[in-house]
Amino acid sequence: MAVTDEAIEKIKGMIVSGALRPGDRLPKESELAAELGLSRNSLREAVRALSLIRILDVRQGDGTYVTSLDPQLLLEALSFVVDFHRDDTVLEFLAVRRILEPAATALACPRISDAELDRLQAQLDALGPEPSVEELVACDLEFHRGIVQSSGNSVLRSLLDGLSGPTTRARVWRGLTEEDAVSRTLHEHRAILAALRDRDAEAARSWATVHIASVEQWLRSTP
Amino acid sequence: MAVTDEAIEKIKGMIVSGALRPGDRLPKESELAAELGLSRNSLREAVRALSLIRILDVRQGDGTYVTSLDPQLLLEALSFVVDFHRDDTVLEFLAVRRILEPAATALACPRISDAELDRLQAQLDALGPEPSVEELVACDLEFHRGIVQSSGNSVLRSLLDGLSGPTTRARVWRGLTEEDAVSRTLHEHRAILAALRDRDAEAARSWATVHIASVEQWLRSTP
DNA sequence: CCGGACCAGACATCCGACGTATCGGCCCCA
DNA sequence: TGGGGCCGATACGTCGGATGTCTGGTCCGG
Repeated sequence: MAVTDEAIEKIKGMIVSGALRPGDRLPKESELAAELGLSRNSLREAVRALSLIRILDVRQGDGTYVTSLDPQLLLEALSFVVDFHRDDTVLEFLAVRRILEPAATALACPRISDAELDRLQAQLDALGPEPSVEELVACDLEFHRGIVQSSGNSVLRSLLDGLSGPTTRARVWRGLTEEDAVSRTLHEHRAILAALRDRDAEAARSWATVHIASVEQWLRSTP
Repeated sequence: MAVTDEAIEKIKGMIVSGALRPGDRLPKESELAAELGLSRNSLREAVRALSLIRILDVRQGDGTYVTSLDPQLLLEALSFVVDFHRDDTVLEFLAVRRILEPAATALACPRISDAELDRLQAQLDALGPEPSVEELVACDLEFHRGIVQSSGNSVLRSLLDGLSGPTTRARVWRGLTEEDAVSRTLHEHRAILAALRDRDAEAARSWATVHIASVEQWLRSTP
C-alpha cells in the first residue's frame, strides 16, 4: 500500500481509537510526517483527502484540527459525492427520498414547533406569482429541510440533505416549470403543513408520500 | 480559495459537465497541472482527495482514470465516513435503518429470486451453535445485503450498505452476545425469509421493522 | 487601557530529482 | 510463424528543500 494511504489509515485509526478527539489539534505537518515516517508532501496528500470529507480542518497559519465529527458535517460530504451522479439515476434517488421523507415528516409531526410551522408558512406565502427556478429550488429546499430538521434525528436530516442537494433538486425543478405542476406542488406543500398543524401524523406522512410520488410520476412521464 | 481546492472543483466540473466521462483517462499529472495552472504536488493533492471518495482511480505506471461513477462505488465512500462516528450516534443510524430496511424488504418481496432465498436460507443454516462475533457480523451483513440487493434500487442498496457497515454492525453485535438475544435475532431472520417466500410484502415489511426495533430496544436498555 | 506594528509559527505552493510499477513493442527461440 | 521473455518508454510515487502567505500572540507607544 502506498505510504499516503497508510497515513490516511493511521490518522483514521488515531481518531477512531480516541487518541485524537474532535477539536484536537494535530502535530504540525513536519512532525507528523516524521512520526508516520513519510515526507511532508505525501502527508499533505493524506491530510487533504481527509479534509475533503470533513474529517480534518486545516487552517493556514494556525494548524490542523479534527472536526467536530458531527453526523451533519460528515454526511455533508455525501452532497459532494451525489453531485457526480448522472441524470439517469435521479429516479433512484427520488425513490429513496420517497421512503425517507414521509417517515421524517411523521417523526417531525409531534415535535415541530408552532413557530417553525409559522415560519414555513410565511415562506410559502412569500413566494411570488412568477417564481424563478432558483426561487423554487430554494423554497423547496428550505421547506423540506425545515421539516426534516424537526424530526430530531441528525443522521436522517443530513442524509436527506445530502441526497437532495441543490444539484439534484435543480434537475427536478428544471423539468417542473410547467404551470400546473408548480402550483400543484406548492399546494401539496401547504397540505403537508396543514396536517402537521393538526398533529395528524398519518395524514402528514401520506401527503409527503403523495408529494414525492407525484414528482416522481411527473418525471417518469417526461423523458 | 486554495489552488488545490480550485483544482478539485475544476476536475469535478469536467466530470459533471461531461467533458470527462466514466472510464476516461486524465492527462498525465504534469500536463494536467500545467493546464490547470498549478504545480504537480498541489494537483496530486486534489487527485488524491478525489481518489479517496472513488471519483478517480489512479494506477501507478499507467495513468489516472475516472471511475464508473456507479452509485454503489460512490456511496461506498459513505462507509468510510460512517466509521468515524462515535458510539453515541449508533441509535440514530439504527433509526434510519429502521426506516429504510423495511421499505427495502417490501420492495424486494416480489423481485427476489427463489435461488437467492435458498442461498440466504442455506447461509443461516450453516451457522454453528456457538458462532463467534465475527461470524455473526458476517452473517448478518450478508443476510441484509442479499435482500436489499434484490430491491432493485442501487442507491438504496449502497446507502444501507454504507450506513450499516462492518464497524457499525460490530458495535451492535458486540452488545448482543447474550444467548437469547442472538437466538431471537436469528429467528427473526428466518421469519423474514419465510415472509419473502410467501411473497407477503406486508408481513416481510413488518418482520423487518420488528427485527430492527428489537435490536434498537435492546441497545436502548443496555447503557 | 487600548490599538497597531512586529515576529514567530504553521500551512501553501513550487521546483527538481529519483524510485517504481505498468504497458507494449522488439527480439529471440522454438 | 507463433509464443514468450526482455527492455525501454511512460506515468505515477516519494522525497527534500526553498520560499510565499496567513494567523495568532506579543510588545510597545499613545
